[in-house]
Amino acid sequence: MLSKKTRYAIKALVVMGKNFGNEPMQISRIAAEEHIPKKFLEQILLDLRNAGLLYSKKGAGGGYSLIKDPKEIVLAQVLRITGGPIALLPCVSLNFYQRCEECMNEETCGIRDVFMEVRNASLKILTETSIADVIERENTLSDSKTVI
Amino acid sequence: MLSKKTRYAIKALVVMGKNFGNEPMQISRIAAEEHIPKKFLEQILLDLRNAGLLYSKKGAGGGYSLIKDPKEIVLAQVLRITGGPIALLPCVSLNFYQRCEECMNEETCGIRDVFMEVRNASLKILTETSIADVIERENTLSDSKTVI
DNA sequence: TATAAAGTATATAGATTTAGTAGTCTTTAT
DNA sequence: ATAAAGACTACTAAATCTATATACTTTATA
Repeated sequence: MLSKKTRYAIKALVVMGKNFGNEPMQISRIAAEEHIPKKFLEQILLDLRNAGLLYSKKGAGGGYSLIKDPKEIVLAQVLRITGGPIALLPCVSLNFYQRCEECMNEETCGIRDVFMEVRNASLKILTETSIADVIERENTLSDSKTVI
Repeated sequence: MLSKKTRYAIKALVVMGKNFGNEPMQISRIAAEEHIPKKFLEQILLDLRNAGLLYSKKGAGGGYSLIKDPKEIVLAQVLRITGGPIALLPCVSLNFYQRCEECMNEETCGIRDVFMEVRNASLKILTETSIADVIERENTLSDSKTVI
């Protein structure tokens, strides 16, 4: 399961994605709109900023905005920044690899082999889906709900 | 990430799968072979037994064995029994569904839509892969390592 | 039939992680 | 000068996970 941190991060990026091109958004506004604890969101946005995803402006009239086009920000990257694991086993993770202590031979481990496949399948979707795609899906879903 | 509980469960089932058709195996033997804390494994095997995957025999000469053919036991089922989540979001889980508190409209949520896709991809592999398949993969990997 | 081997069941402790809060500092517009 | 806003660090509370402990039941067999 993704942590709340990761979920909040994606939510915030989607909101800022919708706002792309306009004035920066204040943390408090995002927090209120998305029902995210403000202080928690503060930390998360800081991480996203330090990872190069966000531009921030201090002082009165300041706030956050995307530094890149929403099309360029891919979910896999967000998960990695916020520490949300993509792989289901540490021995299969590309960015957070760790050997399984109990495992005798990693190279011939059948379990590992299966979960590498699972990781590849998930990763494919997550690297192909951008914040812009998420917004587009939202629009498509809303439209299909509103029957004309 | 899968919990150790889930990992140990799969490992134990694979060992018992290799032993399928023979005498039941003692917990202590499985624990020793797979480097799993015995008392912890005890609880796990009990869960697998109560879920109908294992046959157990008490008393001297007792132990555990698979109640079904290893081909019939699929990884998705094991994850579910041991509480290992397949979905990355609770609102997308088939067996452990929970509404996302911060979410305003689940039906039009683009994030949810993406992670449903991820779940479907993972689930497909995990319902198509049995304990027997894991064992077979192990053999294939071992063979390809041993160059003749 | 006593004993040891083995599973059953529940409780609990310890460690780790997650989620959230608090407080102080820095920058900037007005 | 002041207020608005982000930056940074520290801390706490709760939840979860991993593991251990203890007591009980069943069964083979000497």
